[in-house]
Amino acid sequence: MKSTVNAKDVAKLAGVSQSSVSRVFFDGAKVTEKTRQKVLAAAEELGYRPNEYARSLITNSSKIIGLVMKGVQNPFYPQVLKQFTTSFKKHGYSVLFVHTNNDEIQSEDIETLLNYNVAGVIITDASMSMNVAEAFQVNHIPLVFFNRKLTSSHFHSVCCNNLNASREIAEYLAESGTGPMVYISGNEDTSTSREREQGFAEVLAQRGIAYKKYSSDFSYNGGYETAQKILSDGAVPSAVFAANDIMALGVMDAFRKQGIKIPEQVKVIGFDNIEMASWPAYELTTWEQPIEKMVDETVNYLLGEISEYTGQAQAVEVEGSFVERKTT
Amino acid sequence: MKSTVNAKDVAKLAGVSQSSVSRVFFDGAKVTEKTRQKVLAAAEELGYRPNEYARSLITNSSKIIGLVMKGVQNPFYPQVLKQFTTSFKKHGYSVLFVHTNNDEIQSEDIETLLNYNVAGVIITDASMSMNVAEAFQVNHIPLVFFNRKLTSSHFHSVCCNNLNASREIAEYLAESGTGPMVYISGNEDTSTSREREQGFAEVLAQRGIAYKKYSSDFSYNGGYETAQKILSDGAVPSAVFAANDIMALGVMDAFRKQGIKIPEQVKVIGFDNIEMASWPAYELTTWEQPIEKMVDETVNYLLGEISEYTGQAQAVEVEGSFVERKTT
DNA sequence: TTCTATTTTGAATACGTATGCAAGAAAAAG
DNA sequence: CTTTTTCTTGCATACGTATTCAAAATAGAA
Repeated sequence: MKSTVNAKDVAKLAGVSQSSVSRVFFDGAKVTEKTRQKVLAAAEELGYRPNEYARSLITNSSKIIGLVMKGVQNPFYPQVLKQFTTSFKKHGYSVLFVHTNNDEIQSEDIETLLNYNVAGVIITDASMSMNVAEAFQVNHIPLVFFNRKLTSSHFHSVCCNNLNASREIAEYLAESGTGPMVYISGNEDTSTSREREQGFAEVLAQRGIAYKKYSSDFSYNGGYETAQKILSDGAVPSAVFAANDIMALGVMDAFRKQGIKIPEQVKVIGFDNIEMASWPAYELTTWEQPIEKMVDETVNYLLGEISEYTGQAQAVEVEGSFVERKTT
Repeated sequence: MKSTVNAKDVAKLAGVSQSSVSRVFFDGAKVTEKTRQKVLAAAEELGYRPNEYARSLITNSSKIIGLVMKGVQNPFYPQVLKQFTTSFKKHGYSVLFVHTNNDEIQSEDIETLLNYNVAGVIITDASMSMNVAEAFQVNHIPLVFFNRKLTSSHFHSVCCNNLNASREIAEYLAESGTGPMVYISGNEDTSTSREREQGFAEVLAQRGIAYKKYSSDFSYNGGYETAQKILSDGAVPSAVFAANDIMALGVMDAFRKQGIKIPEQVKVIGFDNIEMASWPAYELTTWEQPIEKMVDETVNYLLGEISEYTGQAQAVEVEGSFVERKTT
């Protein structure tokens, strides 16, 4: 016995046609103020609410944004999720949350998004094969890679300016020491990981400073274990730049466990500026990703493409900022 | 130009009726193996996918679960979110994520859930006024409070057995010391906070041990500031029991900043067993909430009520377990 | 007031699917 | 082979809304 009060019921009570009821609840349709009042009164009395499914069926569009996410362990992403949902809510859109375990999005998940004919898709963290991404293009569903880029850049992406960021980080480190350094990458196939290394490497090469690269996985444990490996490999580096904060925290804990002083013996820098980076236990120097700006950029692009599909794609880069704390 | 291949197209290609196509894709309908193959082949060729909105419209039901969440800052909840989405995915349901800022859920958010005629609703963290909750009952939409209880228990809830847990914690602490202790509550109006205090207080009273209660807000900063207040109030307590882990971490950092040794001078215990509790920087003794069991319990209840609505509500309690680390 | 231009309304239809019903096909029984 | 029973299929309809088109109402001009 679901409450099944529909537009026709309201129409009858208000003494108008179903069409008029529809027009009252559809933004951008013309109705006299008088009928609007009558309809709203009747709707209120009956507790009427337009059926979203009937709407989507007839308009062949939806008010749902698909948000695909992998790394909920990394506090950066819940933050992103929160921003997106609140921002989209303001614009009348709801968020269908899709969690994927694998790096590459499952076709099963894509099916879901297509079944619901989502108005737009955001992919954070995870990656996606070309032909799958094309399925969205074919259906004119706008798609944004958030904090990731696909190698072939036929797709829209919104990232922090990783190159600039890692250059600045390298220059900052180079000023206070020239000993060999370490870069800890996340999963190697991610654009963020590559770009952050690239800028870092560039500057260090210019300055004639050596660095060694360790491969990890963007997780706390990954950082922790990598730090252990660094130590067992030989001398303590002058600085460690981890591709994200949560790895940096792992690195710090591992170093400290061995009695190594930060920043006296080794400087540590992360990336993201997650909340925990500011905790007294860590006070991590890092690079702040401007989540709000990135989210705004993404939302605006999606809303634009939703209202009029152009298919134009661009790699948007937002500037972040250096946050100096006590690990450097 | 959305790909608008529908059941009729498939039917034509397969040489059957639209009804047969529908039957093939509708679980529980009878079709000959021969026609099933014909239909599947045609569907594959055309890239057919049933329109979820048309389905929901005709069946007056949906495959969407509404998940309402407030505290994405607390790592416990992203974990919960992940478990729910993966579990529901297995059962063919998708998750509509709703983020609410206020403690009490906005009627605006409820509207969203009702508009999408969600199959079920899960409310974590946040609270909800009675008459709003009743809106779901009226519409026969099953509702679960996860890790929360409403005072009037006409509603289903799934929690960890907070009373037993806090009793055990109190007994554990009582065995190794009888000095005055501290309980740090989260937001006072939450059932979790109250229950955890209740069990704790009960046992300490039996043993004749005093404790003082501080009121906080389930956040890291809240824990940090409360610890500062504790210190400025006088002597260091023999133990601090924080109503969740993230506050406990804040407490630890604040104590350490003042040079207070944990556990030598003061023991600290949290609740939840979030990932960070096991990090070497903290090694927090805590109580593990069995997320998986709690999620399973919730999912099973919801699926049951979805297939056949009974409206029966119950306060389900799942047993957790003590996790001893190095802060006690 | 009368005629024209404009705006608002209602009737009818379409969206893509599930399902009751009757007819047809197949299987089982005789 | 005929009759009865069971299964499968197709036809037609309904779900609740947006939208086209013509009719009606209103506003504006003369």
